[in-house]
Amino acid sequence: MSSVKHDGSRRLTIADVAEAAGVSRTTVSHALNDRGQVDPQTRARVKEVAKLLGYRPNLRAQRLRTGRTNSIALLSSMPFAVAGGASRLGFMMEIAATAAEAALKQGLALVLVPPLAEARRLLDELDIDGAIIIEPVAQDPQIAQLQRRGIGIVSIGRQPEADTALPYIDLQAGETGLLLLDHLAEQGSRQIALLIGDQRRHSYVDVEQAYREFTSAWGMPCLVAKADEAGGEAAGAEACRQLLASHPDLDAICAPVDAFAVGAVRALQQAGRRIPEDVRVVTRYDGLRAQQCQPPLTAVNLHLEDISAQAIALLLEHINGKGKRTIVRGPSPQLIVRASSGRTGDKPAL
Amino acid sequence: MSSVKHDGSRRLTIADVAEAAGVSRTTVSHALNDRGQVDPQTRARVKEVAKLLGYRPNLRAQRLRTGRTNSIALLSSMPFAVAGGASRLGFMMEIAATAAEAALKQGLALVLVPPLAEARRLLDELDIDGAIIIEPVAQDPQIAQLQRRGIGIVSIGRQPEADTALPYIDLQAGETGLLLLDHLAEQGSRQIALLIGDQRRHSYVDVEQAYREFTSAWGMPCLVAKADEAGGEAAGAEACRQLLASHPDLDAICAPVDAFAVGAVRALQQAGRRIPEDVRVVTRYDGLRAQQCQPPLTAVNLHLEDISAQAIALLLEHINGKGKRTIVRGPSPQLIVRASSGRTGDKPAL
DNA sequence: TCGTTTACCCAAATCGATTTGGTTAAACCA
DNA sequence: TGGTTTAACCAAATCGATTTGGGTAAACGA
Repeated sequence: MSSVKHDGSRRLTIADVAEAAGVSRTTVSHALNDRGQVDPQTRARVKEVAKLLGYRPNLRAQRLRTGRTNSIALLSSMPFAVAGGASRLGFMMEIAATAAEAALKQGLALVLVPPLAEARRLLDELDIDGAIIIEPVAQDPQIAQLQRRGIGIVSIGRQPEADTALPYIDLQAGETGLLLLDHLAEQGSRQIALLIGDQRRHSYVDVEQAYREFTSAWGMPCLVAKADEAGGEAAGAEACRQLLASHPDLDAICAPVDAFAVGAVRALQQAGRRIPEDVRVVTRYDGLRAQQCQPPLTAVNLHLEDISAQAIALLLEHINGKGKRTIVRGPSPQLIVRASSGRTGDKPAL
Repeated sequence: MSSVKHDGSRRLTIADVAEAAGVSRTTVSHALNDRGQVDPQTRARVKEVAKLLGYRPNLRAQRLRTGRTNSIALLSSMPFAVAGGASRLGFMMEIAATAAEAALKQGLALVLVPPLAEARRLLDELDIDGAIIIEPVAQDPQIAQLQRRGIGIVSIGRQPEADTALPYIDLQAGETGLLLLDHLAEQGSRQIALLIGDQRRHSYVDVEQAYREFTSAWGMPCLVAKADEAGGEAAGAEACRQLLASHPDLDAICAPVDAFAVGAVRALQQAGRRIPEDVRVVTRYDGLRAQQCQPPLTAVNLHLEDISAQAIALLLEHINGKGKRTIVRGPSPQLIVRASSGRTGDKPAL
C-alpha cells in the first residue's frame, strides 16, 4: 500500500516503521540508535524507511524510558520584590544567552526561571535534570527545594555560609575586587569607598573582605556603604550621596554592581564632582550599562561565555555521577580601563 | 512496617502510595487529581499518605500519557553570523525575561533558543508544545522546521511575505514609525532620514512604507538608508556617515533599531553636529542603550511585558485548538520624549 | 422480593519508546 | 556428524503515570 501517510491523523510510532520495514520494533529501535546486532543492510533499510516516512521518535516516551529530560533550569537568586523592567536582569540575561547556547550544543534545553514570587510552587512542576543558580544568597530556598527533589545543582559563584556545599564555578570576586582596587591606587586614589549590596551574596562578602585587607595594608580609611539591590540606580545614587556627606574627600568609588556604579556617577555629577578628575569610579560587570555610561566605566571582563560553558560542563558531570570536581576556577578576570578611572590626558592637578 | 522510606533508594511511584494507602493505583490517581468517584474520606487519606511519603508524580510518565510537555521555546530570527556579546540580544532577552515569567505563571517552562548555527539540528531534539518567534524574517527556516513537526507557532510581529500565515501579535510597526515621524515633524524637522536594517523583517517593511507615505504627504525628501543588522552600532554609524555625505542638510534621523540609533549619534557627534539642535535622533526599542545614550534617546514604550503575555496566551489558545484569533493587536505604543529630540530649553536658532 | 441505580473501587490497557531474555538458523569446530 | 558459537532477529517486560471498562455491594423502586 502507500508507504507514506501525510494526513495529520496520528504521529508515526516505531510500530509503523517496523511494519513498513517488515521487522520488529526492537530491530527498528536498534537500527536507528546504532545499537544491538542488526544486519548492516537491514539497518540501512530501516533508516531509509524511517526517513521516508518522516518518523521522529516520541521524546516523551524516550525520556520516560531512559529517565532523562535533557533540560536544565537557570535560576537567579534575586529578591522577588525587585521592581523595574527586565534590564535589571542584565547579568542574569547575559549568562542566560551564553548558557543557552552552551547547553544547546550539549543537547540540553535551557529553561529560564526568572525571579518570581510564584516560582517556589512552580519549581516543582519543572521536569529538569539539573539546575544552575547564579550567585546564590545564603540559605536560598530554591536550592533546598530542588535538592529535595534530588536534582543536581551547580552555582555560578560560591554560595556563602553554605551548609550543603554546592559545586560551583569560582567567580573570584575577591581577586576581581583587588584588581579594581589596585588599579585605583595605581591611578593615585587614596580615599577609596566600596559600594556593595546588602545581601549575603558571595561577591559582596568576598570583595568586602578583600577591600578591608587592602585598605588596612595601605593604611587607607575603610569606607563601606551598602545599598538595597532592589533599588537599582536610585539606591546606588542615594548611597553615594550619603558617602559624600560623611566623607567629602573620597576620591574613588568601587561599586561592583553596575546599576550602583551608574547611580553613583549620577550622584557625583549632581554634586559637581568631575569623573575621573575628582572621583574615579569603577565597576565589576561589564554590561551595556558600564559601556554606555558617560563617562564609560572601567570594568572587568568576566568572560561570561566561558563561565557559562564551564557551569554546563560541571553540571553535566554531576548529573552523570562521574564528577569529582566541586570547585572550578573560572577564567581570570581582565581589567578594562575606561574614562571613568583612566589617567586623564594631562594630569588633573598637582 | 515503616511507612516512610528515606533512603535514596528509588523514586516513589504511584504504586508505593497505593500500597501504603491500601487502595489501587487507579484510586490514588483519581484521588490526587480530583477526578473520578472516590469516597471523600478515602481521597483525603490518600492525599495524606502521599504527602507523608513525599510522593511526587513522575512528570515524564505523566507527559507520555497526557501528551503534553508543558514547555515552549522562544526563538529569535537573528542572522547566525551576528558577532559580539549577548548585549546584541537586548530585545530578545527583554522579551525572554518577561515571557518566561508569563509562561511560568501558566505552568509552562520557557526554553531559550539563541540564534545558533547548530540550532537547526538541535531544534528537532527539543520536546516542546509550541514556540514563539520574535520578528521572523520572510522565509525563516526555523518556522518551516517546527511546522513540519506539527508544533504550534506564534510570532511577535507579523512574518512578512508569509505563505503560511502564522498567528501573531501585531507590533504595529507602521503606527510606531508614524508616532516617531509625527513627533519629529512637530519638533520642526523637515529633512528626516530613515535608517533601517536590510533584512525582510516586518518592522522594517512597515516602517519604510509608513515613512514613504509620510514624506510624500508632507512633500519631504525621501532618505532611506539600510544597514546590516549584524554590524551593530558600527554599521549604524557608517550608514549615518553616508547619509551625511549625500544629504548634509538632514535635520533628523529615525532609526528604529537602538544599536543603529546609538551608532548614528556617535557619527553625528564626530561630524560636529549637535543633538538635538542640529539633528534630532529617535529610535523604537526603549532599552538600556536608548536610555543610557548621551543624549538619552527619544524612544517608544512597546509594553513588552503585555506583548509577551499576549503571545503566551495566543499560543496556548492555538495549542489547545480552541483559538480562532490569528492576529492580536498589541498594546498601543507610547512615545517617550527625551533630550535627543526634545525641544531645547531655548530655541536653537531662528 | 427482585431488578435497577448509585457509589466506590480496581485490573488491565494505554502512551511509545528501550531493554531483557530469549529463539532460530547458519557457520564453525573437532 | 554432533555439538558449540555467532549473527540476526523478535516477543514481552519495562518505565510510571492516566484512562477504560468493568465489578461489587449497598441503596432504592416497584
